[in-house]
Amino acid sequence: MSKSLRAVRGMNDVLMDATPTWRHIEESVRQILDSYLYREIKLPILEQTELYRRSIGEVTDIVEKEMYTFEDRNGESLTLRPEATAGVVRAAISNGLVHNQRHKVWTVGPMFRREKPQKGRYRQFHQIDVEAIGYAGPDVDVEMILMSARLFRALALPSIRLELNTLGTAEARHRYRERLIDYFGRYSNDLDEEAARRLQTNPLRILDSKNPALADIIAAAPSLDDDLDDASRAHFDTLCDWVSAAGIEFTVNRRLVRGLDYYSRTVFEWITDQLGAQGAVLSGGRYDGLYEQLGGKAAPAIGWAAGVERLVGLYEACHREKLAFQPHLYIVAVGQPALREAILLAERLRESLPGLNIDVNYDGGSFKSQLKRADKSGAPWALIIGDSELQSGQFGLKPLRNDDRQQAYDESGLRRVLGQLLSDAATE
RNA sequence: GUAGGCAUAGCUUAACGACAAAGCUCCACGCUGUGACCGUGGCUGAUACCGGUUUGACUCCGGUUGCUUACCCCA
Repeated sequence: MSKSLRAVRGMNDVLMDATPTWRHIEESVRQILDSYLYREIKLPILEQTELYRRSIGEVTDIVEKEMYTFEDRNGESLTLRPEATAGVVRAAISNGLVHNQRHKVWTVGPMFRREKPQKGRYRQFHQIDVEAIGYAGPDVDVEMILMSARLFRALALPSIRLELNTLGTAEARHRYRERLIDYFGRYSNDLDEEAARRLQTNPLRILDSKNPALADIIAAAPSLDDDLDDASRAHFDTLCDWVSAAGIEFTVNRRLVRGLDYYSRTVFEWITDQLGAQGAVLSGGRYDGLYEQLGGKAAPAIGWAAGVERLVGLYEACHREKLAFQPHLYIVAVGQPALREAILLAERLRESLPGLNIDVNYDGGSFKSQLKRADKSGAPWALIIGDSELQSGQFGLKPLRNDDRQQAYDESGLRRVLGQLLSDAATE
């Protein structure tokens, strides 16, 4: 095996066995987002580095040490997108979508962060990203949460829970930040290295620390509640009330902060314990100040992102049966003239029955070995073409899931039976 | 960046310091025409790499690389 040819660390090949699950998830997402009238957009995976520095925040882990940044041939600094929201905001500003307009959009694709790979965390990973631009909420906040709950229901993923919090306005957060610096500063001798560094840069992040030695100090830390403005409080109360009314269970987690600096007011996170240490499957929040911060017209907005690899992992953890891509019909052709007819017949069937997936055996071999392959293909039916079928024009259709022998149909009979099969499969 | 575990055939795993094995997959055959189960046969490896100890190393020791899990952070 060649040593020089291998995939880049943390960047995975998603092979044939896995793609049916990916497709199922993507199709479920598409269907649900359609039902809420969110429109798909497609954005570049490269942006100017400046965009991420200004949106995510200079002192976040992402910007400090995780971005794939390089110089273009003309000297411009470019970065592979580490998340989607900044790109959506940039696109909305670039295309004038925030001038007396509101938009609900979504996009999906690869993101890149140079972290140490582990279960559920890769250097190239995929996110589904949904954004409501120009909506002040809290009604749309509720909608965001309900649609994500709907997604988990559609995919039958029960082992997941919702946490909510509010971060208040930027001003409230600023006041709170000052109080935290004051509070944690009094314990500066007890803080670990990480916390001490964050004390100056991003004290809210200290609340995220899992160091048991700090647990008591963190537990007694001041709460954002005291700095919360009335409008944010009302916003959050309505949100909680409406989400409850919709029958969605959640817990309020005052420590839920999110790792990107642009969030304000609503933040939420769907968490599972099925994926090792990487529990966050889908999370999001409101970012009312970001448009202005990036030089656009001020616009309230909220969004969420889901990790596709994590959804896939959770799906596999929750479902015993593996999804597979199988043909509806497998054609067994004995002999060269039969193969010719098989190819032509398959074309006619695909033409008249869109959605019918037909596998034709091109490998030759004895009748028996072909039938074996037909069985292994997973197809419910085998179509048998040999000399006698060519002469009679009657094709042999054999069920593969029981011992029944083949039945003879002419081509129109075949179309009828296969059409029935297709509609049965669709209602399953 | 820090720490642990792992590395043998396409896959999963055996082999006390002395023959490199098995199962699965794949292919063929079992009277060119009724499959799955079954039977018989076949294909497949510098035991990750480099060095050391030893009469002898897949096995012990050192290093390298890779993978993986966890800390951290996050989707």
